[in-house]
Amino acid sequence: MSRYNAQAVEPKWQKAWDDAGVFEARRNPDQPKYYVLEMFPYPSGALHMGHVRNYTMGDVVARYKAAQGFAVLHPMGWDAFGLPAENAAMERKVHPGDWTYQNIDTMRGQFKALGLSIDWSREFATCDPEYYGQQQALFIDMMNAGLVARKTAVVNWDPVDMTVLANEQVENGRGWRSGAVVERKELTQWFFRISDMADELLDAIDTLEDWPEKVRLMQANWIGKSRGLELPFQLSTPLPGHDSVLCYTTRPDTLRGASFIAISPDHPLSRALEAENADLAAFNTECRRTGTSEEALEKAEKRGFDTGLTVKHPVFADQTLPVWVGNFVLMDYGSGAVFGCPAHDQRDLDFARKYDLPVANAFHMPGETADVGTEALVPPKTETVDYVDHFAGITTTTGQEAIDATIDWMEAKGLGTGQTKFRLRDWGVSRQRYWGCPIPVIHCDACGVVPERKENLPIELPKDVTFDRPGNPLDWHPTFRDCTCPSCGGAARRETDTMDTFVDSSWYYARFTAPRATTPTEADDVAYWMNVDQYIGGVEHAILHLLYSRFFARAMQRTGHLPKDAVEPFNALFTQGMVTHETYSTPGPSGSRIWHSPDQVIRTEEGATLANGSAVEVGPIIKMSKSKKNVVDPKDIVAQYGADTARWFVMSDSPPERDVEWTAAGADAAWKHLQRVWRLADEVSQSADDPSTSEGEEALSLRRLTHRTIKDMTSDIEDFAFNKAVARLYELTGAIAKAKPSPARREAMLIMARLMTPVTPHLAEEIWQHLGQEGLISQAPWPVADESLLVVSEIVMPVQINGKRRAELSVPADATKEQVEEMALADATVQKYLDGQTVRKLIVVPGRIVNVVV
RNA sequence: GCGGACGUGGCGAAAUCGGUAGACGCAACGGACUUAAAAUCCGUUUUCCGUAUGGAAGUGUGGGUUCGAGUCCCACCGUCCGCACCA
Repeated sequence: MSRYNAQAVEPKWQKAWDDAGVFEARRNPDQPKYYVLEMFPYPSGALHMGHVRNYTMGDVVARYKAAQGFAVLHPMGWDAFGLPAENAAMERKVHPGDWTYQNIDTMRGQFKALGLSIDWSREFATCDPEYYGQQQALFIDMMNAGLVARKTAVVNWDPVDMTVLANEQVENGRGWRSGAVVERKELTQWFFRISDMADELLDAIDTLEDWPEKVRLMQANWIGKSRGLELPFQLSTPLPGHDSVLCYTTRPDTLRGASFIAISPDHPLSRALEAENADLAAFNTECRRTGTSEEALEKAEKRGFDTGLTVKHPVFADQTLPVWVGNFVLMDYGSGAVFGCPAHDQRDLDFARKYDLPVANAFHMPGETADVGTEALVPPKTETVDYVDHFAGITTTTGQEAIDATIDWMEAKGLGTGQTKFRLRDWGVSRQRYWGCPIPVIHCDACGVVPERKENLPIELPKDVTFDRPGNPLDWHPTFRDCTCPSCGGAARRETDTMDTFVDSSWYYARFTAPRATTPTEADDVAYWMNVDQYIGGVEHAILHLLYSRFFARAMQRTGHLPKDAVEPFNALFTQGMVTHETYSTPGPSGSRIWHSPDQVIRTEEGATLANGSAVEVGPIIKMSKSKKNVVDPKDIVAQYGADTARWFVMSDSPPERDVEWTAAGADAAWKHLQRVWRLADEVSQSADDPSTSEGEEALSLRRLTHRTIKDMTSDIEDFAFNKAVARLYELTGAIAKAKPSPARREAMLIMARLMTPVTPHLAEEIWQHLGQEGLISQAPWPVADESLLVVSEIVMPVQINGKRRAELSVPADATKEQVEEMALADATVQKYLDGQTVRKLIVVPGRIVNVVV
């Protein structure tokens, strides 16, 4: 008997599938379609185990649905624009395009070695002019449909490198390359008007029934619809152009406790005062050094600057409040100004204590009167509280009712207006970088900003660029930058900003339905294939990528590129966990750690050492990352064990939504199991099955298990419970191993091969052929369980006495409640425990449990 | 800081509706085969007490609801993800 040789077998079947065109998606109106898509990868240079897991999940679904008779679309492409290519260009003097396409070639090879059922004829990269040219056409259509805006936005500016930095390029307020202190800078930028669709995107979350609840919640919170009050506070002494400060609050019921006004450093009033007040100017400059990310702003120590101005309380005319500039007030949200109510907001309270501002409760918990000390009183809005001297006469009610009543009262008095606001901001898409999709507009002195003509698309990135001077090479590339105005024909300048790479990934799913079309999409193809039936990817994309994709589908629908019913592009979403690994390190110079990759480390029960015997500290199990070197290269695993082993491992044990830890022992175990299956298949192929053995009880119980496995595994795959599906295959393998040669055993083996096909397709093909079956198992239908083998006549029920399990009871499956009660009380063990005590209550849950309460 | 999740044996986990906690796998231990090893096969394996029949405890911690809680409720602890220019 030969050992199963994955290295020889796998390429053979991959070629057979290619030759037969098994995975080419074909439109067939007589067949139901199924579109399964995994989030496409960034071509970083090598596949990692996270990819293997993600794409194997998709492959299991794709192969399973194909076996169920669906016309399956399962494409692959590359999210190919982005910063790493420019970093590589700077560090290694390679062109971003060359670097990217080389990486794609490497990774495509790794993908193919995994035996995924992908229709490679549809492959594209977002940096192909064929793709991004269509994206430019979409941009122009969106401009014409009023979905694009131009306005200012704040960016991280590195004054040494003279370039805009991404948030991740800012480390402790300094540029990662130059080390210069980062400044905030305002630039005029392009935006998609996603906030106009905020309400629609929020409401439609309810229709996303097959999305994880947590993702829907995160999206809803991100959009952040709130009803509040916008109210002006009159300045005690008006300034030219400023006679009041407009504040927005979601808690107008706390207006009594207002003790100060805080405005953003970028608020027009703050900017006006800056000119006269050098100290304020210095404070504001300092504030602008904080990063632009919300996280950085929120985490920064809360600081303020007293402007010396005061405003009148809108209700209590005798009260005045000081106006402060606060580094924690966002200019982007609401009106850039808030009133501080320290008693009912922890941040305001910290601020008030720090600057010695008054603290007054607007309400207390029922029955209490003590004012707040160091902890703000912030009960849920649904809770009933006692209001203190509320101006609208509110006494005891819930926060929500008080908010509504206050808004009504303020509106009636003309003191403010109820406003619905969203946290969601417009989507800024301008990037001052080379390696992205050029924005297809032209700046003309005579005509202003005009879109490029579609017949001139694609606006291609020029190849002849270098990265030896800081900034965007497009800015000083004469033949790219200088152009003629499509409107008047005069000399003009091309926009040199490129698009956010999130734009590229916001419509690729639609492009896969007709990747070579000369328009962004093709009507018949999108009508047939859209929507994506199952989308699979990392939970880190739960908000931005998915929200932008939902926006884009709507935008494409409005501009005629998607059918009416395709506004929600992903019918079902699955978010998978990460692949993790232990970390290994030794002490480095000055307290730092030197990280070691798993293949340099010898791991034992007690600990770990390097090859030279020096001790290695075993660190926490974290997401595989290059910086910590805790990566296992799928290439090595495939070379050592074969693709099926890697696929089997990542699908077994851990539930797919949870993180999985890669261990060498686990990989080895997976390989051993597949070898065992092959040995059993070989045994079956050599045996002459005696038909008379099929009559016996042993054969019948194997058949029962086989058909039970079909049924359970089918529902496990439908539920994305791949780890449970794998466990059932282990169980069936064990049963086949124990069985004697019989037609039942042969049936079990053939059915198991079919059930294994989605996970280990190469091994399944080899077994199929070895057992003399015709055709490819990849094209064989999914097995159907024989229902008559699934019925059970007798079940075992546990019997509890006062909630503790004391006995087991074997009862006919169709026994009535009364019969079970009778049998339970008659049971000898039960009698022993009852010991003559009175039965107070008898609970029988049919098919489940009996509980006797004494 | 804000938003979202997760926590069960030595390890990865299972437990579909509130109904036998630990299926299945890894590791470990014992045995068979072998001159030996590897490979393979069989068995044991939540913890504690007990020779055993058996008993007690047990799902991050502390409370609560229930005949019955890993599952529901409240509080706390720990870990992870996102925060708009990383993808």
